[in-house]
Amino acid sequence: MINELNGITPEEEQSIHKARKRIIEAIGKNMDLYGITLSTGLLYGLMFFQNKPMTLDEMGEAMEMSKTSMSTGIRTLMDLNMVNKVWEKGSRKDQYEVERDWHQTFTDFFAIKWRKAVEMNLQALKKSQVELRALADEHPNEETLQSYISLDMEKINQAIDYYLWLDRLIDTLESGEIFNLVPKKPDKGG
Amino acid sequence: MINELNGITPEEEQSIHKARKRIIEAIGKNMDLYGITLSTGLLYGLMFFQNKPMTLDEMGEAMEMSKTSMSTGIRTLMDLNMVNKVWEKGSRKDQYEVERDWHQTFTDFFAIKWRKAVEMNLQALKKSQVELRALADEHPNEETLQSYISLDMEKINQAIDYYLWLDRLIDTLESGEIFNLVPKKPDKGG
DNA sequence: TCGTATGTACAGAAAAAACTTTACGTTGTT
DNA sequence: AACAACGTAAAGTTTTTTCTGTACATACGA
Repeated sequence: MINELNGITPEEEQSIHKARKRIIEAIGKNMDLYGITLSTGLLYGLMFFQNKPMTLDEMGEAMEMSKTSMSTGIRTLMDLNMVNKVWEKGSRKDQYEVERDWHQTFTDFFAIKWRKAVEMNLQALKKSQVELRALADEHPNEETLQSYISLDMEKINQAIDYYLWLDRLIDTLESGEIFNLVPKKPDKGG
Repeated sequence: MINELNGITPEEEQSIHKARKRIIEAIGKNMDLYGITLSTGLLYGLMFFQNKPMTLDEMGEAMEMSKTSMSTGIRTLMDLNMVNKVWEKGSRKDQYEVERDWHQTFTDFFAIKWRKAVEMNLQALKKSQVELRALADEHPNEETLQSYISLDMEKINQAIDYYLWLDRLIDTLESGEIFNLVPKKPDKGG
């Protein structure tokens, strides 16, 4: 573990370290909700408590892992806008720091991952919808076929409605409108 | 693949199968957002197009997988309220069907998984917060220690604020209040 | 009460993912 | 222009996860 805690007693350092570790492990573990592996989650936790940007070498040393792993971990985190690359003058090494605005991180996650899923699913649903509609039109008098298709179509329509709603929810998150609906600071009083 | 499509031509059956398959694969793949494996996602997709509850044996045959795998997959889906067990009279076998209300499925996911993460993280944050506060109180005159602690405390406080917000957002989802804020049916007109 | 069907725990096999080492292309410095 | 440092691609290893087969506990029916 890289140690930037100087000028305090070992016991004090140990106490701080312990307090941090508890948080790092909790956060790291729960980042699987973001599709992030435990190791990368712990890396994120490490960076969270860092007071200045880190290089890949520093991360590797602190995590006791290879620089390559740090590189891939950082890329994962960057793809989710959870860490940012910082341009430090005079250093050839890339420097990274965590995005401190977690509300933003949360909404970005939806804007990135969930949006993509919604789009993919909507596309598949609509394409199949068109195909089934065409199939139904080709055989208007085949009762059995018509009933099968209409069962599937109803399911597809329900799914599309849901994804359109989800798309609007993601709009609300991405635009920040959500913070008008659910304020960052709780409403006072009753 | 279990075939409940009778009374239509093989070509028609093939067309329906193709339309379904596209959707099943899209949905199955994107269910990793729910922490669900591709296989289990495909199982879910299969059940989605089923018009009656399925038994584990039927699933195994349709998926060409062992019944044991179906059992574990179904349990995962049940834990997320994505499928329900149905009590069919006269059959000794358990029967399952997908939850058709996907809005509910979505909000349940947050109420189950995200809520748990929020609680775990808040607990860790608060416990460390207390510890650090105590440490600071023990050594009021150690300037270096105080500055270290106050840096950590600020990060912790920000994190707590975020999780409290997220907790309220999850409240909004779990209670269904979200559907007043972001209606299921889009607002008409401009 | 016994027998049989059913779901799942458990152990092992197969597949997938994570991690490391090595090698290489790129970039910035001398 | 040559060199050195850096980040990452690629290949191989280790670890983890998923999947299967077997065994077992439970519950229902005869």
